[in-house]
Amino acid sequence: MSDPIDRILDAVEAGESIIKNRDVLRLDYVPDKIQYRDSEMEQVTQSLSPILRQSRPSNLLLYGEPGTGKTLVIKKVIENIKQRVEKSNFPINVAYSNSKNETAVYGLLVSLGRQLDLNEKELPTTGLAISEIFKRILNKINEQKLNVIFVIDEIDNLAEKAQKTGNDILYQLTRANERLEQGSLTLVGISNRLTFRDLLDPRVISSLGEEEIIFTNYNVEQIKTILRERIKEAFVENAVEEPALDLCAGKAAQQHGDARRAIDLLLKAGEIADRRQSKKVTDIHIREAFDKIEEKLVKTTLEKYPLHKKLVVIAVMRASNFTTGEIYQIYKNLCKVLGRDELTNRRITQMLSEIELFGIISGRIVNQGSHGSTKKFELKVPSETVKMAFKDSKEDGLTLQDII
DNA sequence: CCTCCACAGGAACTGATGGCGT
DNA sequence: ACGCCATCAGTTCCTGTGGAGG
Repeated sequence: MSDPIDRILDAVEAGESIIKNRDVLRLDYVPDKIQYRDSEMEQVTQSLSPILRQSRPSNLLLYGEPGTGKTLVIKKVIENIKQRVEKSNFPINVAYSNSKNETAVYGLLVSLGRQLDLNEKELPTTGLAISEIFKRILNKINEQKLNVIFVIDEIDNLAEKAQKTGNDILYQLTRANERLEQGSLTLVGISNRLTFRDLLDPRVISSLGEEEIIFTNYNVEQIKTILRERIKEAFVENAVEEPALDLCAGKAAQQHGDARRAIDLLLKAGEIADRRQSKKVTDIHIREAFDKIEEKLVKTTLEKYPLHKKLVVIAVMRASNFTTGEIYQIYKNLCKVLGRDELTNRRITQMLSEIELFGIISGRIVNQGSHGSTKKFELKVPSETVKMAFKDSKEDGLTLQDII
């Protein structure tokens, strides 16, 4: 057994951890009071409260950038409502789903349905028409007289997918109540983008946007307050130094005031401090944690890429600041070396922009006059990270070891 | 001023996959 | 057994674009 592991185990055993309550720093933790969101809490409660009288609440649309407490507020309000309702014993069902976690409209509906206790048989993960899935969900609501709240996070994502496939699922959802004889369905949409309305059918906007609530970004001071609150619960006293707090809040403010990230960063930094057997979390730990999170994210993303996408990354790594055409040539060579069929230019262009979107490479459009206009790409992460990620990758028996 | 290059990137299509209902 | 329906990676075809060189 290696030394550091021993040390960690010893430290934990001796109760030396400076983190006394880890759960408080988890992403799904709902605090008793959500800082700076009193009026939002009130508005959401107001919109959803009709359900207490067993009538249908307004559909709801929440806007705000990531980490502004949208999900927390919804969860909290629903928690409150559920507590009220418990005694009166009529059922409220809440199903939460994040559009980004589902690759397609189908999956999202199934995930919502599952939370209404529809099992594998009643709601198979594939094979049915979307309208059929929808019908089954409505039947369930109708038969059991459920009062259902669907919370759809990142609903802009869903709207995009639906639009691409010409599906009117959002319209169906907002109008579902007209098809229900008993029970009710309320839709709560959460979107990160204000511009999301443009994607929607006007009929959907009118019913989904019955109530709209906008969550403003937190500023550095507010994030600090939020962090302090959590620190009080999560850490032993005086465990987090002031400069560390400043840096943590600062990093989050760079991400448009994303409190969620700040909290996660704090947790990781705390773990690092623990591992170092430090009694305090310092700004050095924060910085280290920040780099770790970034690197891990990049690495897992790269590992999950399919073979050809990996090859494209390798091509960019080999040819920094080269044009699309040149990268394509290198990519084709790589394919030849590995004995694989190459994909078309168009597909590679597509992949390049997908990889760029994630920030692993960056491209800028350059005009070379009579030599045309193209895009030049460069790697934005250390090439070591890429090599580490691809070192052990196996694509049906093929290793990338030799070409990196 | 016009041309023309080397792509960017949208849109529509294809073919494989996979599991359903009948 | 068969058709249906949705998804997904990839292809085909396309129009658009900015400026160096004529």
